Amino acid sequence: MRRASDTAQERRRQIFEAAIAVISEKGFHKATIREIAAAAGLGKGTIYQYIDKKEDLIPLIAEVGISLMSAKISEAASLDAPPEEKLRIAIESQLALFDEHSRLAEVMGGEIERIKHEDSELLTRVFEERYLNALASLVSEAAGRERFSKGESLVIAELIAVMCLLWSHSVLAKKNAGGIEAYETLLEEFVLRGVSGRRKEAENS
Amino acid sequence: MRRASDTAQERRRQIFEAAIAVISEKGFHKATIREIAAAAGLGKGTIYQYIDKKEDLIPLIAEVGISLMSAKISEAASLDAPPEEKLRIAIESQLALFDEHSRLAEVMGGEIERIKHEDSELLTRVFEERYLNALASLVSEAAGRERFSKGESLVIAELIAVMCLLWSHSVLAKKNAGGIEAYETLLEEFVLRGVSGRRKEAENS
Amino acid sequence: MRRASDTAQERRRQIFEAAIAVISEKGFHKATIREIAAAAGLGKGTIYQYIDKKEDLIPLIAEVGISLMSAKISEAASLDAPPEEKLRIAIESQLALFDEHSRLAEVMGGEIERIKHEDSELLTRVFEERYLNALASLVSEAAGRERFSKGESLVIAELIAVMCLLWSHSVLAKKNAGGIEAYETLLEEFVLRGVSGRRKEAENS
Amino acid sequence: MRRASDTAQERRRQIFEAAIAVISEKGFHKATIREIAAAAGLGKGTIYQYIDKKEDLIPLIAEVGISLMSAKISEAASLDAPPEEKLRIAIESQLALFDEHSRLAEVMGGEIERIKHEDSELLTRVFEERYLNALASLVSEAAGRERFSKGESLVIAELIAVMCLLWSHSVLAKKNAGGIEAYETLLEEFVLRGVSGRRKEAENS
DNA sequence: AATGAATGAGGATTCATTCAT
DNA sequence: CATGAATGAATCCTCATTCAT
Repeated sequence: MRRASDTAQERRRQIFEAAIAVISEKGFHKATIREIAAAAGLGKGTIYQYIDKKEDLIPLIAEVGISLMSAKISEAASLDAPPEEKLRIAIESQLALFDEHSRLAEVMGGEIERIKHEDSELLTRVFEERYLNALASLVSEAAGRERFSKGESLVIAELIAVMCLLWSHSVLAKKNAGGIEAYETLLEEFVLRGVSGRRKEAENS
Repeated sequence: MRRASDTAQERRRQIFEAAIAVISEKGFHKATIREIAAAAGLGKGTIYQYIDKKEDLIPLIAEVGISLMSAKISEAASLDAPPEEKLRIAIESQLALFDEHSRLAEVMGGEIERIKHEDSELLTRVFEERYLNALASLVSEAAGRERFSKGESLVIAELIAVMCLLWSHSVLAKKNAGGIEAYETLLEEFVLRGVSGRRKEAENS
Repeated sequence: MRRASDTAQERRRQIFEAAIAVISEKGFHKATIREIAAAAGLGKGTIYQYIDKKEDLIPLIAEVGISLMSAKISEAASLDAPPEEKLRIAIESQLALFDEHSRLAEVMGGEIERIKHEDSELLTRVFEERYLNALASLVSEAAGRERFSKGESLVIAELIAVMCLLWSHSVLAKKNAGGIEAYETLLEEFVLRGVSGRRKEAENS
Repeated sequence: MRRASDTAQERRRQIFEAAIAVISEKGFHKATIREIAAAAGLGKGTIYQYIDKKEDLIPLIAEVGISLMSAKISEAASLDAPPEEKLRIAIESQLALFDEHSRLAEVMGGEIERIKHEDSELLTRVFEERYLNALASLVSEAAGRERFSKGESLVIAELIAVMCLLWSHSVLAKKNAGGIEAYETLLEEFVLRGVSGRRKEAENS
């Protein structure tokens, strides 16, 4: 026998999954509530027991997305391995995540920043606090403590995220890279060199 | 007295500018034809003398966008400078372009891939042929001819494009980088190291 | 321990009170069953143990309203006083009733006639039989038996009712009269003169 | 050849007429935009070229209604006749108006005060300034200048309006009065006695 | 008896697109 | 060519009502 909260949680999960499925397919605006409801196995009106407005789906998705993404980073960070290896694993796990939940990735990289909603700023902050910060730490460690300022690490973390997300978006990346493993290798090398290589000034000396 | 074609060209330019202005502000779906027409100083119906459907604005914008972007790359490629310097300048000019036409950048990076239209595949091909190829050549040269396969160069070119576009999208990038010059420096170093740095295996030897 | 009928009666009263409270505030259509249920301290579904359709609230309210209104008239009629005084007191008590149950008044004067329901005709008949007739008798007596036909008395009774109800409806009446006592005095004089004054023909003689 | 403004005016009139027809029949909330549009011989969307929200129909109707009603009062006021006769004619013409435009009357007396909209207060003020004031003057004159204060006249004017409107609302009034002429006679006598009859105090002397 | 989750009919509103002027 | 009034398909959202617990 389930408690009510179980059922409610269950419903939220259904809606979340249906939402990313439909939205990733057609984009936020072309995805209709009716479709999302149907995809969740629910009646049109039932959705509105769990959200107030269609827009509310965005934070719902974003929160779960950020959670999944941060979890992978934290996992990598907690490994007992050299910094560069941790960063490599972090990238690997992000790509794997986006490959597995490719639809989530599309929505995260696509609509979320673009749909204005009340929680836009909150989500940006959460994204920075829960995800970027963790990834920036890995970057910082891999680079050697002194190399990047805090801000720089955060920017690089965001660059890494964007490059990982590209895999889900881009037809061309898929075509030109020739497979996710190849893409992964390329990306890891690119990032690790970019992060840990000696500074240009140093090279010139 | 203007020839008809002048006027028509004029109109197209007006519409293009109005379209990116309004679409970057509100997103493709929330931007109404009425608003775009008004922004172009035209009546609502007049737009339809130049496009058949609202969707047609996407290729219209994309073509101009790709032109502007490729032009900068070609310019950089034609310079008489060392390969790494050319690549650096290419990145610099992309960023400058996106900073100047930030609205165009938002539309290019945002809606264009997401709005399905008849010309989607055509645009993808044009993007690769006219833009990515040119940038990939610069990457290839800067890396040393043997390092990357053609596909790898193309992927890296796309990564670079995405990282340049991030500047227009991201509130966090703007906040954390501390200004476009700083972002530019960071990005250039990151890319140049990623591209031209010695391979890891080599480093270990 | 209460008997079931006590509880049922209790529930009906709760619903009645909640209904007039909410309906007078927002109008019949904007008043939702959920709100009325909440105001009655009941769950949304529970209401439907006592009514079949939202519309059924109208006769429920109307019956209670007519009862309250008629009771006051009967009270006045049973007084041992001159006819004109009885009529004056009837008016006074109607106004007092509407002032006390201003929400009931608003609903009675407002929605009840406008919402079509199965019992519309029944209610009209009940209103005439239980309320208008009693008030018409007072009018008749106050006017002198011969002056008005039965129909005329009924019409005048309805006019009186409408004038009493105006107090609850009208912002302007409240503003211009300057208080319920003043309104009462004005109304009583107006009605008594209208009812008992000599006929125009008589005046001209 | 019509000017554009002619057509727009025409459309407004069509919409106004359709709106009172449908709204008087089914009430504001049950009247759908589709029905009103159809009744106006227009497509559903066309209505929204002339109003912003369904609610806007209320002030549209109210303004026309108040105009029609005030016009009749002004007409009566401008006659060369004794004050009591002017008031009698005013009542007569109101009743005739409401009988002719019975649907307008139903809407004026029914929905207008009840539907809250942005212009509620404005309309109340306009109603007082353009209609009640004029009618109150007639009342004042008929009563003899000294009898009623300004506020009292206004209240009586409102009572008169309500009594005239009753004719359109009430099944019972129609049934019991036996025809509009009879209702008119009854109402006129009632009002004139109420207004011009000697005060009670005077009677007692 | 009481409840509230589930439902879908129903309605307001928007907006791309057409077309007569 | 330019225009904007007219249109109705499309969609979000509300809410009365049902029903399993």
